[in-house]
Amino acid sequence: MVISTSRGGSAFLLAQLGAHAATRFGERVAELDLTLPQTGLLRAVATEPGRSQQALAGRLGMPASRLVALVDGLAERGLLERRRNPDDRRLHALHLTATGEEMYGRIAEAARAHENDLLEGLDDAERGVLQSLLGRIAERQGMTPGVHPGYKRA
Amino acid sequence: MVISTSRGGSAFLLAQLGAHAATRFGERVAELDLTLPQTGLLRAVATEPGRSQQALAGRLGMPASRLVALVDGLAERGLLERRRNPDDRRLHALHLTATGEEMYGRIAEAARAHENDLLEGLDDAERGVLQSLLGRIAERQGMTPGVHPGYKRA
DNA sequence: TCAATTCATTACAAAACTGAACGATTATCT
DNA sequence: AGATAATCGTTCAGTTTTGTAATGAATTGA
Repeated sequence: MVISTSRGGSAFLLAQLGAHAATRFGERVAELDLTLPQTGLLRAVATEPGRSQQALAGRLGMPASRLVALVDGLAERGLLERRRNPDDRRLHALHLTATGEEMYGRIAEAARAHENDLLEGLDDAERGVLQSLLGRIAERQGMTPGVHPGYKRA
Repeated sequence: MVISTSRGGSAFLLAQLGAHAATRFGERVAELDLTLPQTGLLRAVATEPGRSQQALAGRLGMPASRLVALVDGLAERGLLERRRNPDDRRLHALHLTATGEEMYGRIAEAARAHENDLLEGLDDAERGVLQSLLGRIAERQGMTPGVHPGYKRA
């Protein structure tokens, strides 16, 4: 019945591998002087520019007070900027700067290298099967695409 | 080339699903009044009884000072106990009590239910394929079987 | 027998997170 | 129009974690 008791079930394996993958990716972006939450924010702003901080906080699942510190750090480094909205001067629309776009390109490259390193040992067909299975689970579990809950912590 | 850009690559999906699985399992053991680190410790003691606290701390990847508080809480509830070793009275060998064994049985049951809930939508053949693929990745990445790094945090 | 090492525990300082409060701006209601 | 309520970003204080170093008991080795 049980295929591999020594390594645990698929659920445990999934959690274990997920934590491992997140840690490894964190090491890669650390070479760009970025933390995991910072990377998640940059990704969110890159895919949906112009959103307010409150909207992003809700989407990333973190309190707005925490997002302020994140934005501060990235804005000081010139990676993203707050733009006042003339229509509603309460909110700050977030956009990537040119430097931020360039940095996002490096992040994407790191993600590709990370993925290739993680899936080493699987051929193309197997990678396709894995992607399909994981995608179906994610959809069934109702997960928000592109948002990593663990990126809430440093 | 890219199969599913909306949900990210397999590595991201893996990290995302892993965090989700860990959170969900945490909710399940919370009904047993257990935190995730406590559950990880109980599992470690159940699979390798009689180890010293220092050995377990190294295995679980947490400082020994942190393990003391964990053991204190579980010992007060009568789930595990410290036994002095006559040969070396410095170290405390950890063992599950009868109550602890019973609790571990409930944890195992929760794990089965959790796994079944997570893999809902996949038939037996697909589950086997997933288990095989994840197991190969875990082995290739040199992961320690049965140890979840994320259980370090509550 | 004395010094050095190991184990468990405690104490302490540093960091992170949360929730509430605050000014500024806008929306709603009469 | 005017007054009140709600929203946005920000700040602040309080609480909770977390890792490092110091302590005491016990063992090992010279």
